[in-house]
Amino acid sequence: MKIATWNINGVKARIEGLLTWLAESKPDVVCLQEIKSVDEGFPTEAIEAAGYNVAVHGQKGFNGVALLAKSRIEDVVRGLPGDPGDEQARYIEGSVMAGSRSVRIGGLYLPNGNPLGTEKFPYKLAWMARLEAHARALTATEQPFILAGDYNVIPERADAKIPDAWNSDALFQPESRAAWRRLLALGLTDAIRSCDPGPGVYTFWDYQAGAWQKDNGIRIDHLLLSPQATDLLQSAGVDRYTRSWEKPSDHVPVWVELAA
DNA sequence: ATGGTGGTTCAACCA
Repeated sequence: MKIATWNINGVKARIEGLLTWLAESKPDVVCLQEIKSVDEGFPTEAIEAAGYNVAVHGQKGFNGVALLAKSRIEDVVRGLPGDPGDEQARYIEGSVMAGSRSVRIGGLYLPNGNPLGTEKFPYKLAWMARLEAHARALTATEQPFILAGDYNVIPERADAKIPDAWNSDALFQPESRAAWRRLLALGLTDAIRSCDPGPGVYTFWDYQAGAWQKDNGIRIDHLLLSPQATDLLQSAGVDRYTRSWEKPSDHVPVWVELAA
């Protein structure tokens, strides 16, 4: 069973590429971020025609997340628990069947947090604290689960081509990285890191300054697996070839393959 | 590089 995450940076601009990638990569489950669409504007019919069920948590203009799955998507929760006043559409969760077992999938678009010195950075850290609390609650269920998405966190120096260029960026602040490590300390596994520990694995290249041509990338899109999901982990990878497409997203798909 | 590019909505915001 293949589970993928992709920040597509606008579903209207990316629907053709998304359908091409679905046909080629054949994921069973996809977590999409930055759809930048309200629910009614999401291309549900085209994606259903490609063989997927759809659950959307949209927002006008910014943010927005969605789950796609070949199986039914059950018990959908929209919005990250812990702050009913948070209006930003950054989290969607649902259960899918992997063979005979149910897997809980959380798709997330973690706040960017830039620029430092504004209210955006404490919002990011507060959101990460809510994610940690929710991950702890999911762990207690002992159901296999995956938290997949654009974390907007560079975990280690090896996850950036030029790590020092990110020293003043919210994605690489000590507080952001410490919050990431607290997620790992719950017993979650960074699937890409565990399957390919070497440097040079990136998931995002800025549109600006020829970042892709220079391979000036960072690894910020992650799949964190619960202990019960890690037991099923067979492989993980990054579909970097989509970054060379015309009109690409600045992020590329990241995926794991689970047994059964 | 206090710039650079791109998406969405429609002059400004976000990344």
